[in-house]
Amino acid sequence: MAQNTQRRDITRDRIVKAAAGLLRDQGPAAVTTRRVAQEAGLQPPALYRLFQDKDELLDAAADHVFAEHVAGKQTTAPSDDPVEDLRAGWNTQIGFGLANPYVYGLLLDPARARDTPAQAEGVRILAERVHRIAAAGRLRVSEERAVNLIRSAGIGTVHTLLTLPPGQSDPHLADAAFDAIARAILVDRPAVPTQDPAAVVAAFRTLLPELPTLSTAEAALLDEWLQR
Amino acid sequence: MAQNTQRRDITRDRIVKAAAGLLRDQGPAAVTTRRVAQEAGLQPPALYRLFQDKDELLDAAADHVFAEHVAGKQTTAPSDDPVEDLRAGWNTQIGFGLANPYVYGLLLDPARARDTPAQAEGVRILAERVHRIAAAGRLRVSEERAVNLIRSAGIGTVHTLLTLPPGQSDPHLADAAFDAIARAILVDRPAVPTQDPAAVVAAFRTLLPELPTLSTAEAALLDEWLQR
DNA sequence: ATACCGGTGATATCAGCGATAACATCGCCG
DNA sequence: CGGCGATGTTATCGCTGATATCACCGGTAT
Repeated sequence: MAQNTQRRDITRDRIVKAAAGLLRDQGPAAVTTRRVAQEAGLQPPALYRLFQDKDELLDAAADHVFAEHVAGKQTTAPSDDPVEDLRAGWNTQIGFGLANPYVYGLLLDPARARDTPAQAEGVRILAERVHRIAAAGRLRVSEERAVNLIRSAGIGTVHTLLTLPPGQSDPHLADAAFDAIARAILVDRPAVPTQDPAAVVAAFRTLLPELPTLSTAEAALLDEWLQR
Repeated sequence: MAQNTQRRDITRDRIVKAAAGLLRDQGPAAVTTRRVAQEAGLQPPALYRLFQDKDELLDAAADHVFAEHVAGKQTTAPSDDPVEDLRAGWNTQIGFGLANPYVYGLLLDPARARDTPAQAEGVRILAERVHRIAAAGRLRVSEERAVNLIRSAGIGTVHTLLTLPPGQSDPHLADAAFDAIARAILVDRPAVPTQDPAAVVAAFRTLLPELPTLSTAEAALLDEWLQR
């Protein structure tokens, strides 16, 4: 009996890995019952002994890819600065999304809103990090809202970076988004210096076209400089 | 010839409306070539005379639904407070996402990242609103970054609200997200006065030597310009 | 007026998909 | 050893998107 479940789990794992490989490399459309079965070395109907339907298989595959990523996050020990830990987690999360667009696309689909184990684990890790910040007395909003804001911002940022990367993508958008969220959920102490040079530059750049003393060519060149 | 194109557009519109209705009410899975053709009163292969493939039809359907929403946004005249206009646009956008989860799910898919006309128009409206804020001297970051941040936050917020609405959803999450973004992209007050461009130029010029992104030669040239 | 012809639509059909039923086989447990 | 549930295979279904081929209709040129 114990050997039965073991065998069952082994073939199930083989199937999931085959499906995960197809999903990661070629997208969800490539994950067909026939191809997965071929890569796993059995006939298509056998999949239905282990999974209710193809959606369950696809969820398991996406969860498998995501789980490997989540496992890597746990290893990094918490530092003495909980906010820096949060930022580190943010960056790895953004990196995962950009590196695995297909998997992220699956997790993005609202119709496919199952909370798989790895996803729940990821949320748990995030909640724990937020809790440590709250324990340090540096949280301005409820932990629940902070978690929701961070998740929303992360998903939206990854989506934006994945969507418009022909070249006009903002390489520091992820940092800017994190700073925005941090400013919103943290108490002001270590925030940004109030005298923000960026604000002055932005204001200057806005009124640039209206300056009478500059030719349009000069203004255009200047605008290009300031875009940096 | 003109009548030909007219006729073509009429049947195309009929097909798109049928597909949009199915998409809005029953989701993308219900949008099959056979059902759309039946509702539009023709045979499935006829669709391929007007659309390259089913993806193009689905895009047109989603765009049709989204276009109706965008059309409603344009009618509202701009008020005297550009930030309030931005907030109003934010709220309608969130509302659309929550009211049309299927369409939003399609627009969410990174693999389906075509920028349809209605979507481009929506971005244009947002960019215009951001520009008015910038013109009022209340923007702290570049207009491009502000637009990207707002779009990211909106998408992420809608996704979060759509994903975890069993009852633990935060009804004020959308407001909190907007406040976070507003705090991040707006100056605390209309700090830099619009009335006095000279003051802005002066402030900018003072700050010029410390800008890291400009070479000393560029800064010198710029300084010379600004001396006028 | 008539013959033509590009564009619109219908018919028939294809390959691939997810899924199920019915049959074969393997391996444990009594 | 005999039985029986679990595992896997074969055959097949209905549905999907898509294409080739033919019929027709209306404007154009002769």
